[in-house]
Order: sequence, then structure tokens, then C-alpha cells
Amino acid sequence: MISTKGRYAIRILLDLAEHSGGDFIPMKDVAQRQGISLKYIERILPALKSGGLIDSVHGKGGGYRLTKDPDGYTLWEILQNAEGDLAPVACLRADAEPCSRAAECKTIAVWEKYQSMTKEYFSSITLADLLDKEIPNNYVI
Amino acid sequence: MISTKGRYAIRILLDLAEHSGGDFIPMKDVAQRQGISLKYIERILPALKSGGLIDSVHGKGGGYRLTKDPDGYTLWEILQNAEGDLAPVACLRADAEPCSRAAECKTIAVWEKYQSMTKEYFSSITLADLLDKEIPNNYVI
DNA sequence: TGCCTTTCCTACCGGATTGGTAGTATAATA
DNA sequence: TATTATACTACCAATCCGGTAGGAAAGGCA
Repeated sequence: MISTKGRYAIRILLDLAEHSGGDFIPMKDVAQRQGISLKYIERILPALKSGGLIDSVHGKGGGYRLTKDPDGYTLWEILQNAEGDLAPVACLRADAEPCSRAAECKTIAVWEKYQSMTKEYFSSITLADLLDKEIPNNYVI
Repeated sequence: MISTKGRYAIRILLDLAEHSGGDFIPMKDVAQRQGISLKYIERILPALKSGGLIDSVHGKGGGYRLTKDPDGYTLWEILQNAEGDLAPVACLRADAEPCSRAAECKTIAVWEKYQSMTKEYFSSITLADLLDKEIPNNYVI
């Protein structure tokens, strides 16, 4: 299951895309807008920064900024950076020890295909796609 | 991620499909063949029984038995019974409390589509499909 | 009746992960 | 040097994972 880390990462980057315009945005503002604690945001961002998705400057006037245009970010790369591995089963994780039953395993192909489907799906969606999805005020369920 | 519960459930049902032929099979045998502890198997099976996927008899000559032909079991129904909910994010779980940001959520549609893709994929595969997947002895990677 | 086999049920347990919070250090600016 | 913001580290409660343990209950058989 995709945890809050991955979901918040997407929301934070979306917020930056909406409010930045090239400036550095302090996370204090994002935290307030998104209703996520500043402290928790601070724990999520380092992974995104070390992945090159954002850069930052300290001090007054500082904050974070996207390094690319919104259509340059796929959900797949955001989730990979925020969550680490996104494997459907333990034996397909990058750090998995080799399985002794691999030779006779009848299900591994099922998981592998699911994994590649997952990668394809999230790779097909960019931040820019989500930016368009503003829901009108008069939207009624 | 799909845990051992779901994966073992598939392996156990596959084992029953291969070795049953209508008889009740004691889990002692399945445990030995599959290399899973009997005690752990005993914790997985009640969910499958209450879901109607298998039935059982006590005592000598007893054990478990499939209630349908192998092509009547989709991986989806097996996983649902063994794992419970298979939602990609917390807010799509059956027991989720309503999200206060739902109205402005730009990502919910992404998760919903992923969930339905997942359901479709695992619903398209039956136990019988996996039975055929015997890997020949001379198979070389 | 008693014994054996097998399912069924409940409790426990160590380790990892999740979803945070707290405190402080460090960098940059004014 | 005061302020603002990121960066880093430690801690914490709750839950989940992957089991183990001990027995109770049901059914078959001698």
C-alpha cells in the first residue's frame, strides 16, 4: 500500500508547482495550505532533494523549488523517491535475498507482470496532469 | 504490498488442486510439500473456509478440499479472502473514515483507477492458469 | 470407551514499519 | 547578531508481520 510519505510527496510537489513560479517556497506555507505538520514534511523532503526532484536554500527568502517543469515529473519517480521500492511482493524488492523456491515458483510471473503494470501506469501520469484537475466550486456529488 | 498470507493462500490452494482429486488433504502434507509451518497454515485457512473457498473435515482421513474446480478461483477472490482489503491507499479502504479534503483532492482518481486495474488484473487469472505453469526440468535462465 | 488424527481457537511475541513529535544544529540573509 | 528556514537526530506510540505455543473440539477406529 502507498503510505502517507508517497501521497504527501505528491501533494507537496503539486503545491510547489501551483505556488512557485520559480521562487523558493518555505515549507511553513505548504504545511499550512496542505494541513500537514511542518515537522513531518521536513522528514519527507530530504529523499526528494537527494533524488534531484527539488532544490532548496536556507534562510530568509529560502525554501524549496521544483527543478523541472511539472510535466517532467511522473508519479512513478515521485513515489520511487518517497517510498523507496514499490514491489508488490517481498521477493521482488531490490534488497530481497534470492528465493530457494524460485525454480518451481508458479506465481512469480504474476507478480512481475503486476509490478510492470504498476510502473507503466504511474509512469504515464505527470504532475502537470494533476494540476489540471481543479474541481469546480459547484461540483456536486 | 501483498503479504505472505495472500501468497501462501495461493500456494496452498494450488497444492490442493494438484494433489486432491476430490479427497480431503491434511495440512500436515501441504505444510511439508510447501515448506510452510503447519501452525502458520492453520492461521491462514479459516479465512478461506469462511469465504467458502474450501471445506474441511476433522479427524483421521480428514483435511481440506477445494469446493470448486481450479478454474473457478480467481486470484482476486483468493487475495481478498486471505488479505482482506487490497486498497492501494488508506482512504480507499472499506473501513476508511471520510476524508475532509476529498472535495479538493487531485489524486483520488489516480488511486481509484489503480485499484480497479488491480482488481481486473487479478480477476483475470485463475488457479487453473497457474497449474499449467510447470517449469520444465531443463529450463535454463 | 479410549486413542489417534486433524481441524479450530486463542493468546503471545519479537521485530519492523507507520505516522508522527521534539530538540537542536546549521546555513543564509538582513 | 537576530531572524528565518532547512537539516539532522533521536524518540515514541500504535499497528502490522510472520510467526510460535498450547490446547480444545470433532471425528474415525479399535
